[in-house]
Amino acid sequence: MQYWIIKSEPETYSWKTFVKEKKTSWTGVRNYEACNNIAKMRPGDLMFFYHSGANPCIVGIAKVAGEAYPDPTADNPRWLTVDVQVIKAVKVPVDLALIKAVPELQSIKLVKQGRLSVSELDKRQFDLILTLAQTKL
DNA sequence: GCCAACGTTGGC
DNA sequence: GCCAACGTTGGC
Repeated sequence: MQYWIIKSEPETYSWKTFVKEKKTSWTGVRNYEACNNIAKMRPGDLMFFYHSGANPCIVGIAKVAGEAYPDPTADNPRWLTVDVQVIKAVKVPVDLALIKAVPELQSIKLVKQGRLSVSELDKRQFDLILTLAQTKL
């Protein structure tokens, strides 16, 4: 089991839209490192859904719903996409400021490499964020 | 709106 | 293959 953070600007694709659709294909990743992460995803992996922009915070939990496959919106088949499915919203959104304030989370890519759209967490970090979100799976 | 961080492009 | 210039992202 692996853990991830995927992010989106709410103006582009919001958590609200995701909840309405229940499942979506995470297309449009055009960054090598992010794409590598998608390639490593396995069905059942868990992830946080993060909103960038005016109010940057983690808003929900989702899971990987299948294997990665070539992104049909890309002109090169090396770019991958994966299907992700809503699990639930977090009880309390976790602000980026709060994440940055927690020593155990200061090393995560979300903080260190803000522009990476798909990043990895270990179980400890995932559980810690769940706690901050006052949410149980 | 500004700026830092990072990726990409293109000249050499 | 290096590096400067430029574009994009995203926090503040």
